Amino acid sequence: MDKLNKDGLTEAQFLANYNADKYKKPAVTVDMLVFTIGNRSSRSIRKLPDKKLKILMVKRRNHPYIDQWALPGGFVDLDEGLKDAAKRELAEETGIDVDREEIYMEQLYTWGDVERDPRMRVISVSYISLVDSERIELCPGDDAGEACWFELQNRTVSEEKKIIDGGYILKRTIELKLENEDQMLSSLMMITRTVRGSSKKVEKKILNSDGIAFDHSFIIEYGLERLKNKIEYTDIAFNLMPEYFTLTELQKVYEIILGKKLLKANFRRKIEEMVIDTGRVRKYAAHRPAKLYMFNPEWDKSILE
Amino acid sequence: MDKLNKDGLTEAQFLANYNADKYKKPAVTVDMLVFTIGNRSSRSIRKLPDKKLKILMVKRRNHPYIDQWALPGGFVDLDEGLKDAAKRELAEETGIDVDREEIYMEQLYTWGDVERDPRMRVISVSYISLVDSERIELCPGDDAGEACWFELQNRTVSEEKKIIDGGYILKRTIELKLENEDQMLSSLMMITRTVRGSSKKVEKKILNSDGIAFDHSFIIEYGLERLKNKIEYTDIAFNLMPEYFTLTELQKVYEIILGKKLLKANFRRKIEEMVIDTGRVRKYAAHRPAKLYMFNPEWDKSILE
DNA sequence: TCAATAGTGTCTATTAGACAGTATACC
DNA sequence: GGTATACTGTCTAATAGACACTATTGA
Repeated sequence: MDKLNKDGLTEAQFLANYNADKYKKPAVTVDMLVFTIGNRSSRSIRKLPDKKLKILMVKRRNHPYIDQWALPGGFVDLDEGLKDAAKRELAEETGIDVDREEIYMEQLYTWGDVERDPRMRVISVSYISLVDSERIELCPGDDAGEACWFELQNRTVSEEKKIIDGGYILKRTIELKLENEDQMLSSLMMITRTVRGSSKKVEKKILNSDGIAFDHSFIIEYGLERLKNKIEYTDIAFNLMPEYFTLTELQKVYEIILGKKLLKANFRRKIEEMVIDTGRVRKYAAHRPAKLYMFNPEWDKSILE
Repeated sequence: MDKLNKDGLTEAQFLANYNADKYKKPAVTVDMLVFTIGNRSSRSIRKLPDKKLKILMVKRRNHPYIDQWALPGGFVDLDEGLKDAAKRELAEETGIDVDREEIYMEQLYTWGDVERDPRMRVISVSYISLVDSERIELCPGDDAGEACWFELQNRTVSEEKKIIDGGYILKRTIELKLENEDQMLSSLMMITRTVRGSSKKVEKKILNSDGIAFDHSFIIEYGLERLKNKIEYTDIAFNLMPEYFTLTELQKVYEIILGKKLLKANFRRKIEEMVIDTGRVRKYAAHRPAKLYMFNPEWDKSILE
């Protein structure tokens, strides 16, 4: 175990002499996508409240993108793990404590385009979190000016498919809208997918960004896509729910994320094994009370992260 | 558009004065998992060649982990994208040119444990590539000593599930084996999954590593898992195939990655729409010739990366 | 009574799994 | 003919989608 390298050094000697600053390094940040399902004010006493998918954004107080809105996040310290950094930044900027609240968190993607930050080269590792907004109180710290929930919507504005030799080019324009009582942010993105034979290329471009800092609209869009995918075959949706919930409430959450209506009977069949009947009921208003369920921790599919 | 920050600076002034070296930065590397399906020497003239899943490793020529094997990869330059860095390092260390060969490449995960590199804090962005080994010639450059394919196998050695209050703890021990003509590397890992109510935690530990550098056995294991998942619902498997192939060859690839036998009739039904009959046949030996197919570029499911 | 939601039964279409059979090369 | 692989047909089970029906509350 005392091998020498080509300079005749043992490992201990090598490490003692190692100059960590030999090369210039990029900065590393973490960004957090925090999704929740929020209530919209109810239209009638008899109807159930209207629900919306929301995302947490923080107002930038300095250049670049001053006064625009960004995902909570910041620089990674040398002595903290990536996930820990994301938790710390979230706590600093919004007051949300991932560990105390036992909040779901998953790595999303790492963004490393050379020009994504005008200050310097910045590589950003993004994470997704899902929270039950009822349980979370926002109390933005000094670090960021404000932290706010924004109602989130994305839609395909246009799509064009051109057939080329041995494949095709697909151009899709996607509009992202973030909205709350007094703000409305938006972004237009174009995703170009080139398929020729077995080779594929995806290119993304921001055509227009109104109030959303950096390349964060890409990150949000990507996170939405991931959410849409994973809700179909995992139990992540339950992280958006309170401990006890009705099946109709759960179905609403699925519908909002998937962006389409589901049939009640089929939905119930599908999630049957993921929930446990608690025996209790919730009385909303002038209609039949709904049974309250909770997540079934026995339900499981994989050991994957 | 000439907003001032709290110090009274415009964006241009702020950027001109920005000190990118205010904080210490972690180093950022990329690591490449290059998978292929390789031939094993055939046992009999009449039988089809035996196929194996292989991964590309590079021998370390310096501390730390000198003389052990690592994934191809290295430090990211300030002026190159993450994917570009991965391509460059792969080319330098193994001679494989991702762009020229139109090789499939996908971001896997970003590893950022504080202690994962004894030299300094290193964050590593990992990528998966799938190649047809017939088309690839290895010619390792100066950067790394040797680049070699290793036959890859992973198996669950033991599994233990303990029921706890409101959930369970699952401990799984996984053995990873990398083998070629003159080397045999291995690693024992333990994955502990704690589920309590709706909160889940995963912890990974390397119990024993023989010849595999850094935390690369985690990365390999994670990549294998991803491969196994994605082969079921995407077309990635075709990246492991030559342009023309028989359905039996394709099925073998699926079987190797999934680690189980498939029924021929069902397999063919499943991949029917992903392939095109070329009209040509391949004559192997003393049995019925097989039709040659190619990938159908029309087949598609999503626009996701 | 009825508006509004909660909850169930069942038919059908699609997909996945199992298995048995036929076809075709060359030794 | 025999061996080894190529390819097909069909039965069955499981899953997903559609729709119609019944149940229960308080205004």
